[in-house]
Amino acid sequence: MGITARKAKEKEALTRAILDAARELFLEQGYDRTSMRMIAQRIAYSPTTIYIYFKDKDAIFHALHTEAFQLLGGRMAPLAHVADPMERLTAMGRVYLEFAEQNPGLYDLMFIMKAPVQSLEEKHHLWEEGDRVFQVLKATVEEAMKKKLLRKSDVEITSFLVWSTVHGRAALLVRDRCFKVIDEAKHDTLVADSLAIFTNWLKCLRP
Amino acid sequence: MGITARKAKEKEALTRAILDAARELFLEQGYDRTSMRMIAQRIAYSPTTIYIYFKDKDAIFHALHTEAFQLLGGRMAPLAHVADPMERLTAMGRVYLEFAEQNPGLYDLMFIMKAPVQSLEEKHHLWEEGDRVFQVLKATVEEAMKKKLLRKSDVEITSFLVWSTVHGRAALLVRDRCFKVIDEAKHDTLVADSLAIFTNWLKCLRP
DNA sequence: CTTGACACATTAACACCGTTAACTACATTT
DNA sequence: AAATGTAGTTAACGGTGTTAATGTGTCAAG
Repeated sequence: MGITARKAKEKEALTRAILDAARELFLEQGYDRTSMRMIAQRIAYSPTTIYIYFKDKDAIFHALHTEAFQLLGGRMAPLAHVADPMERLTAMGRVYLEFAEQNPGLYDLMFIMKAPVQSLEEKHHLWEEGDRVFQVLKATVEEAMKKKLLRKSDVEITSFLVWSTVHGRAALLVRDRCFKVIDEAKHDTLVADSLAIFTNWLKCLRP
Repeated sequence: MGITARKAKEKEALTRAILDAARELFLEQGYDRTSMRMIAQRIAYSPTTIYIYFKDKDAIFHALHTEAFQLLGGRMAPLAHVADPMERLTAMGRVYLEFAEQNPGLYDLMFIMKAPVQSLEEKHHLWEEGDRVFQVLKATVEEAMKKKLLRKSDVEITSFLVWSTVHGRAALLVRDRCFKVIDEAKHDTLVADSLAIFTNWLKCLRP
């Protein structure tokens, strides 16, 4: 048993090493500009070895995608204890924006990066993870509406608009492309104001 | 003179053909998944011919990028005649969201797609185009603040937040990745509500 | 009219990419 | 000891962006 256990551990370790190397490269260079050979070189294995552990490059992407969503989910979980749904919404916005700021590469990978998704099952699976987070948001919005803390409206659409508001901030901050538009020194102010305006906006949606 | 003129015309025509073919392919398949050989095949020329007209694949991307910004700029221009700055802001939001909805591929190319930008000059030039649109937004916000129609605050940051709000909607709508989260039938409602909530949000920013 | 120069387009090639097939070494089981 | 299975390798295929070398035809000068 000891030997097979050790082997299993080694296998798992290599899987981890591949994922870590791939994540670093994806976040540095982007999905398309990282090659399997680069990943292989970083872990000092032959490129084809990776195919023993992952079906293809896409499978690596999806594994990282899943891990990233679990990380975000973990940050969101404690907020379930916040009793007031409006406070909870605010807190979710804060956690979301903080996550994007602290993990810009991961945020990019989760919500912006385009990876080729061929099979419909994979596609469905990809939504599932984001969907779980979205369900929590929807539930909170619904609760707030029921308690008359939020103007009554279509729950799904309202939730989507809440999400899109924070996503707008996050997406522009995460990509350099758009950051040169404002002074770099204002970065901290911007992040703070972002959240302040978000919470203020939520208040505007009250009945 | 007539001959050289004809030649110049032919040269320009081929440049156009390359750009058109490239745009179609970029929007269909994305930047990385379109090859120079594909573009060449579509215009029935040898792949290397393209290099006579454009330095490399990146140069094509930037040319399209510029054209797209000119298109958006053209849609924005008429709004200069709207006297009330708040009304103008609302109109700009509407035009922006409409542009994104009508030209999702172009929007992607302009604000989301990641193309490798190596030289710093190219990078700077890339900002410049977006910057020009952003300057107009900033001027409008500033005017609104001066006329006490908008709460006094940092102009740049406020402008950025206005932009990020509409970008959030646009970015999520443009990419399928996030659209499965709400019912497809609600699409039209969503677009309408998007704009409504945006204008409503602007009102919240009044003094 | 011929010759040289020039512009445009092409073919051939290089180094890289994702991925597969075939193969080697080694451990385990029979 | 032979057979089976596992983990990793090398070699190869068809594709990529890009460059160098090579036509090919059109013009100006001798």
